[in-house]
Amino acid sequence: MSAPPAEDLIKQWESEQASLRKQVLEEDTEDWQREPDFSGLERIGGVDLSFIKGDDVNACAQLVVLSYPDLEVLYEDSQMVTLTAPYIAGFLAFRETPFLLEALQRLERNQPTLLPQVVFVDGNGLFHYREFGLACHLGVLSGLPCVGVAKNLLQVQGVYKSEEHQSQIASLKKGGDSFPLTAASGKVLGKALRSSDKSSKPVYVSVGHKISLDTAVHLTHRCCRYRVPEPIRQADFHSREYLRKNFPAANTQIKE
DNA sequence: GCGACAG
DNA sequence: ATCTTGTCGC
Repeated sequence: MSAPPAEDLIKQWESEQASLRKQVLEEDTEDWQREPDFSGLERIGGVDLSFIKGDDVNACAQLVVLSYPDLEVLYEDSQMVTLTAPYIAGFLAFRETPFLLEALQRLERNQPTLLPQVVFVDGNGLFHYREFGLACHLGVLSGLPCVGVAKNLLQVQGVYKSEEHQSQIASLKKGGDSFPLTAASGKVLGKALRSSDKSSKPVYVSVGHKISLDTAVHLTHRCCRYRVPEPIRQADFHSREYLRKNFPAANTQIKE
């Protein structure tokens, strides 16, 4: 019946990414980004989507805003949404961005003074097949500075999970240590960061929008109490909590 | 055909 | 993303 991942749709998405890609700002554009201890930075956002096990259509879209540097939750918004686009590596933004944008718009409408000055996104920014991952997409469409943080390495543009890569990871000795993720072209697309002394597995940081890579990496480190930066960790926690509370038995399968 | 595949 | 408890270690 219906054709698989429509080749036409993919082409359309690629062209849309190429177009929006031109609007990404890869440098620091905010005053606080240049201050010693990010003086002037007070609010950081975190977004995420959580799903119920056997359901990849209904999800909880989450936005949280934390204070900086204390990282206390100032705002929290959970909203059930119905996804339309499928998950296809390289096109995650077409599946999630609409709902994350809506959450930011709800906040702007209801409590504009709480709008975050930078948003942490669960996924990549420029570290992407076409240098336009979810963090760039949300950044350009929202106009807000965004940082992409992926928990797993996307093998892209010549960056592989090679033994060389593994040894580089082994060379990260303490929280804050990092090494560049360099494309075949020579451009540094992101950095692998050991986010805390305790976690040996790094996170992959890349520019989303309106922030430089070095600032993004430094800020990410400042936001880590554990491996995953607090804004994303809290967004993940609250969205899962929402699903637990509103869809209890959705977890207990009944076998005959 | 085989491996890759952010969330 | 989600399936899943205990367990070894600091």
